[in-house]
Amino acid sequence: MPLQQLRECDGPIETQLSGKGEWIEYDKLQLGSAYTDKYVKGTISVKYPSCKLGTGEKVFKIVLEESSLQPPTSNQASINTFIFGELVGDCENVLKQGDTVVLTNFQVSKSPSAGQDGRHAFQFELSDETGGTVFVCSRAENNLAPIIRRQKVGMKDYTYVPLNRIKDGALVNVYGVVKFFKPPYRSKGTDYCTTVTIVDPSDEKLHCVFFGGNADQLPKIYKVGDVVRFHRVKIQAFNHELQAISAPGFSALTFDGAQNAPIKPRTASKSYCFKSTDQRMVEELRRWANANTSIFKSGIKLSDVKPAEYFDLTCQLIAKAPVDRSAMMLKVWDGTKCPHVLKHVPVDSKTLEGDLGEIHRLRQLTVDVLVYDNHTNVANSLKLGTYLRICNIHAKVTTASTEKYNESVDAEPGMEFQLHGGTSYGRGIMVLPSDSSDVQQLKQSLQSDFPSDQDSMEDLSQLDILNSSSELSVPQEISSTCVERCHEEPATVLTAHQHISPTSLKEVLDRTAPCKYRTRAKLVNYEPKALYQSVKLYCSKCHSLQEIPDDDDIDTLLEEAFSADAATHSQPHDAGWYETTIWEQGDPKQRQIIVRFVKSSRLQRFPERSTILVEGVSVNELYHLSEKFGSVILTTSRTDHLMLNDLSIPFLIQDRKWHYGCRCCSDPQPVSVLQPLTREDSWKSSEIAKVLGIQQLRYVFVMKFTLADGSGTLDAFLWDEAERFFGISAADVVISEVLQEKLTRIMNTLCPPTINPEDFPWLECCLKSYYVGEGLDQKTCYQVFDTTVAGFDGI
DNA sequence: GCTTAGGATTGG
Repeated sequence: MPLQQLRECDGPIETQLSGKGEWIEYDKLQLGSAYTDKYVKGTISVKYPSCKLGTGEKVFKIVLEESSLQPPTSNQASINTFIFGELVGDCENVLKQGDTVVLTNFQVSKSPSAGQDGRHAFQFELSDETGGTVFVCSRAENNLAPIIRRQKVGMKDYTYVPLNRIKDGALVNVYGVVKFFKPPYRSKGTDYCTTVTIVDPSDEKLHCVFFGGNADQLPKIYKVGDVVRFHRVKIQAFNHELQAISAPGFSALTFDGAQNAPIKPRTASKSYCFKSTDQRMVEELRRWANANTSIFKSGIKLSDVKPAEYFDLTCQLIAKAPVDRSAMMLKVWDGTKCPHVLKHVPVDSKTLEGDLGEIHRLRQLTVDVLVYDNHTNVANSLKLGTYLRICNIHAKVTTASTEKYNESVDAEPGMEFQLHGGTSYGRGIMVLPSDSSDVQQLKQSLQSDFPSDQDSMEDLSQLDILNSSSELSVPQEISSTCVERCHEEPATVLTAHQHISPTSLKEVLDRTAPCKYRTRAKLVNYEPKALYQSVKLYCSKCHSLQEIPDDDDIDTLLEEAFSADAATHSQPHDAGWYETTIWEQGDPKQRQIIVRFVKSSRLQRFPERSTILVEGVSVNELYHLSEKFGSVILTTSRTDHLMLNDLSIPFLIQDRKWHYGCRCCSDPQPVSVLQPLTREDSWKSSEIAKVLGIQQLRYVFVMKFTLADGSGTLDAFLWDEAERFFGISAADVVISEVLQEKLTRIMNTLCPPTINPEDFPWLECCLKSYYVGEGLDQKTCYQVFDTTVAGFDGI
């Protein structure tokens, strides 16, 4: 109970604290004493923003004045108080200036800042690890005697009944480990329903039936072994057994059952109470369940499915189609290959939902799951690309004699995946959020089959070395399938090598790298689909590639930087080469923006072209400032020198372009090194970066094209010549909606969002092949070069 | 308006 709120209705503080020990005044404190049987009181006079220590632990500082109930008895009436760890989260939101607090189980140490701040020679330190507790009552309102006002309801203590002590008719709170569950499904009444069986170390189990107006209100259980906490379940007898049903006010928390997973509750409740005792309970249940192997089912991948078994599959949805009135086909994959002969489910291509390029590309790895009856409704509402857990799939053996779908009789018995109707055995389809641990694992498995952009970059960084020596190949005979369709106007054209005859993709695939070819193919798929993800930041020194930081992330980093600054910085002052101004920013938190105007002869004539150094700004303010001022450099004064921030934040915004530095290859210098530049007329970003010791990151396009020409399919990267290919600068497209639209139009032309391959235009492309990796891991990659889109000039 | 489901031996 690390943070507790005292209530008006419960009487005076002193009475409420009986049993917490004896009150001790600030001037009676001694170093080295154990304060487990004493409490101190105080009114919060100053509250600082919380910040993180180097260890990642949070710390929160407040200053306490000896409570107004007792007049100060010495000049040491003001004392610094530091709250550490988990307790910070609770306290920083609830505690306010003026609140009266009582601390128990605190530690007393020497205050290193007593000489400067004139406060008490000692300070309080509290952590819930050592049992530190903060009792809070809010500010007295115009009363000499403090009124202890109730601030927030729901801070009461919950008791949890072990499952072997549950009695018929009781309304209880319970903890348990999931032994069996049905994914929430629509009941025949008005509600969604789920049934859950939980067990606990008392070796008893409890069957639970829960109803909720929507599936979200039901416990977010993803698998057997999850730890759950249920509040307000009613116990009743059914079939000579006790069962729990959801009572009014029912709420559930669910935790991943893995012992090393973060203890992060999944819940629909907007507010819930979770204390260190809860933390310990979850840890204990995890330990117990993990030692008790009978609780866990091991996850099964497609590669280890055995004929005739029933299993739960964690997968991604690639395509779907209705089969008949009672069945739907879901095409899914989990990154592994099922070794059995699978019956192909024929569907009408008109009603098939899915990207044909993707379906084709993944054809070796996807499986068709037939879902029946009640599951077709759920299947219908699923979005493509969603991560799913399909529970209790039947790997049904189809014998050789089954001449289904008029297929020729196959000597080898095959398999068909079916999800039978009903909810028996927990049958059902669950959508898993992409941040769940199982989806994180799944994504890794999916990516290992198809390299992520990060992997591609490792490939790409070797490009120049690998293929510089190869000459264009001798033209190969082009496949007839291609020749027949080559009369249309291509959507891309070559910028050189037009005299070379095209090679079929099959030929390209068959020949050894490195080599260069002219090809004619269709773009059946490309990645990333979200075009803003196709621009990345590239370091030409270490060849690393990274995403452009998100505005929200930058905002958080700026806020953290500001909090850290606020705790330490001294009064800003002018320097010879800049003038300092402080802007007070009111909402939502009191904040100071420090702006340093760099002096130059141009300052007076062109304020909009001048350079400013800023600190304490938000992302929004940065956008505004960068529209007014030519160059905005982000600084921090946490140390004695004015420095740049962490390089996850742009170091410079110039002409609306955000410039980033490489965290590995930069050696940031104090900002004062810019002083000599004030003599120069204009400040180029490259010059600023060089002087500041920053290895600048370059905006680049990185895309993967899946090309097909009827003879074969291959993936080719488009990157270092991508700007020429599109006729668009990667740095400009980030800040220009017009260019973003142009890029979208180009991609929609090259790879139309339709499923009819006849509508796809032909692309004339130069391709280079090259090797990546070593030994057995060596593979061939392809890159587009000397090619540009046709007919998009001036759009 | 106050039910619904109540783990379960499992087709197409």
